[in-house]
Amino acid sequence: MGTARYQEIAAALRQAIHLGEYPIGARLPSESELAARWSASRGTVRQAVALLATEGLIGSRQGARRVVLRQELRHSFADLYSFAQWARGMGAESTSRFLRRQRRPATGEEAARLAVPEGAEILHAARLRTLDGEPVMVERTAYPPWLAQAIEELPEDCVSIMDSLAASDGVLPQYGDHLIDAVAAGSEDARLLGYRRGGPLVRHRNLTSTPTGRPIGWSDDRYRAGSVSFNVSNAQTTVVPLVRRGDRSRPGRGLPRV
Amino acid sequence: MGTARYQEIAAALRQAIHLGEYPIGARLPSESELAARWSASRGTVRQAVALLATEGLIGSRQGARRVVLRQELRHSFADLYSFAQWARGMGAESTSRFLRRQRRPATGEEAARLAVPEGAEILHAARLRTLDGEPVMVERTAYPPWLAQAIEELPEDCVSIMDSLAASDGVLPQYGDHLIDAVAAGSEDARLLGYRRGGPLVRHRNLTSTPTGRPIGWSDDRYRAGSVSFNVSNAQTTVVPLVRRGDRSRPGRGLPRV
DNA sequence: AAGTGGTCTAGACCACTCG
DNA sequence: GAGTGGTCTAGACCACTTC
Repeated sequence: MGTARYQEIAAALRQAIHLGEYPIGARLPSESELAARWSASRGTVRQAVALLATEGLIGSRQGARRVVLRQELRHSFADLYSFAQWARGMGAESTSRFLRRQRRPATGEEAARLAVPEGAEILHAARLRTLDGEPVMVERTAYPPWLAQAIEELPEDCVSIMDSLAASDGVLPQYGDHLIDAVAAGSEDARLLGYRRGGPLVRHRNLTSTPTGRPIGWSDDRYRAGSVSFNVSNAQTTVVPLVRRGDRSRPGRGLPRV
Repeated sequence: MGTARYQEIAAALRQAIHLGEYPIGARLPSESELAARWSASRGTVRQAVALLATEGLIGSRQGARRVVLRQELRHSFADLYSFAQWARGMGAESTSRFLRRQRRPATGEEAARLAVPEGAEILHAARLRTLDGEPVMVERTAYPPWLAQAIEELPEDCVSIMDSLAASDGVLPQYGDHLIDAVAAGSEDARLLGYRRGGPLVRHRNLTSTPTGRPIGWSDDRYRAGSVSFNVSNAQTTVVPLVRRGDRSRPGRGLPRV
């Protein structure tokens, strides 16, 4: 399977920005120039630059050339699926150990997140995870009934549950929904992480789903403060004008039911 | 500035999903069916559904119809530009008070973020912000020299600096780059927030830029734990700009690579 | 085998920026 | 006024899912 044309163009632009060929604040070539240079249509070029825009590397406004906003590359968001992959990406050694695996009725929140009836028997697992020998994260995950047995059969030191599920069960994580905040370390957190009780932890709650939208797991990951940070870029698509102007309605178009 | 066709379609689909017409797990109509229903081309329909995909509402795989992943609407990340706007969106009353406004040389990090020479005179401001009368956030911001005077002239209880800059100086925030983690409350944080010293705070560091990519401010916002959480969705095929980074260099040296 | 989304083309008109 | 991005159309072929 070959790489799509727009992805090639995006990769080349990304690289050029990263190497400083287009420094921060510089303007990119116009769409038509890129199209000519790559022998591609304007639509394909637009797919490429849209990719860079969602990565926060470039910004655009109607009528002006695109500008470079950042020049550093960022790891793919796919790393968020897996602590183990993230560790590998940093070149660190990671380990993992199950602390508990218990079947019990789903709480209201777990049932809602996993799309199972309230009280259905889910599998609750807790793991301690280390980076280069240091304990940095406690993970507590609720798995839906259809995955319980597969999780129970994993070895105690399984490094990547997601990789194992993908390899042996064909379960692929494709979608993620993330909630990030801070909490005080509880007594178990503190004991496991060798941390001060009541001290700050980064909490990352995450619902992972398959390509068909079926929930795989709802987890609560807690990191020692300082060991991790989350990064998000955004652009305001519609710039609020200083002087509002009247809308021009578009006559003659119905509003079909969707 | 009329609404684009694809945005109308996206809004209708969003609404239908929110109202449960397409529950979680349901499959959307095909692109060709939507195109026929809306008398639009397939390309326009694809723009609409791409919008919903980046919002995390729907997912897609080649060969299969799109599926609904979530049904709750979510505030846009544009709210991240402004504490005041975020408060309004929640229906809460917010106030703000300047604690300090001082000109001083930029530190290395401030200079790098604001794209000014190291040691250039920036304006450093601290504010305490409340929600429905409760102090919930301490904000410390570095503003570039070209904005220093405008900030100094603002009243002490100015609720939204971003709104003021937009109205009186034509400075519009369009791009944001956000770093989210947790820290322990320092003595000033604790005193201002009426909080336990050393207790967990959500830290939101944020670089805001104009449409031309010019930095407006680099701020460090600290919230009481429990008062705020950050929410992001992603799909593996679509690159979304959220990245988890490790901070592997413990002792204080150098700038964080971004 | 039919249906569907992913990719790509080659046009078109408009709104906006910039010199 | 020329250049540029935003939006839209009407085709096309392919890879993949579904039945």
